Amino acid sequence: MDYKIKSKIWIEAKGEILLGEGRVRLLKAIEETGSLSKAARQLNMSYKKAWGLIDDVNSRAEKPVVTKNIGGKSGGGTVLTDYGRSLVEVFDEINESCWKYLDTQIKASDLG
Amino acid sequence: MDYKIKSKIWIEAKGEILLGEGRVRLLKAIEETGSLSKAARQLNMSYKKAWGLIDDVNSRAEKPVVTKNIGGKSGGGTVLTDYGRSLVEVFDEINESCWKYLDTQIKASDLG
DNA sequence: ATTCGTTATATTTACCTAAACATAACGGTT
DNA sequence: AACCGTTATGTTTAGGTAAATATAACGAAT
Repeated sequence: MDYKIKSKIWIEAKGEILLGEGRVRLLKAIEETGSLSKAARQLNMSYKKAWGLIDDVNSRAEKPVVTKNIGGKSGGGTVLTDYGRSLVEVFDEINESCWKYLDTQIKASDLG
Repeated sequence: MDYKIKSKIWIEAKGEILLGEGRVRLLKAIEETGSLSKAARQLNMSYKKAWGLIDDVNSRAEKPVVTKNIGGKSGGGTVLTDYGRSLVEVFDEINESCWKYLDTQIKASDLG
């Protein structure tokens, strides 16, 4: 049999999405580039969309996930907080462990 | 903390989706009603959409998931095969166990 | 042959969301 | 004061997907 089991996970706060795959990718790009606009370009995403996502994440999380700076020599920038980094890390860990878990489950089933 | 972790799982065959939440709901409604059109109505779904989903599932699965009858006294009907029922059962079991697993994972993390 | 509720399929319409475009505000540097 | 790349936000356009509509085919029963 070559059935495969797939999954998507996300974290909710107050019933609204806080963090999913796409937002995590964006946060990682921000960490890499130090800029929201650069991160958006890197992911082929419009700045407006990226901004909306990050604004959402930041306002929904219990503590700030990124800190932003407007203006200045380099125009400004956006960087992850320690808390933001820990969120990304936890998400990745749980996500990967979920995949592995599901693999064992389908192998143990009739379909495996 | 009241972060909650959510998930969706699906089964793929040859890289294409075979079975997800919506298709499973539809299969259950078919089992209950004995008819694709009745199942669609019950789920507030257009017949066309329901037909497309089931056609997809049936053609992608290794063995038939439903059997259809056109015409006849009652106009015909659609019923699940034993294989179809086992698919639904496995999906539900793995899905529920996945939720439980994720709960333990987030509780064990920094966010729990 | 007619009827009836079903499966099967094409076509057109409506909608909603994402993309594109435009513009303002910011503030260190020069 | 002018500049620059960034953050911030509104408005318009486009595209893709779901919904609505329409119609044909089927076959047992009457």
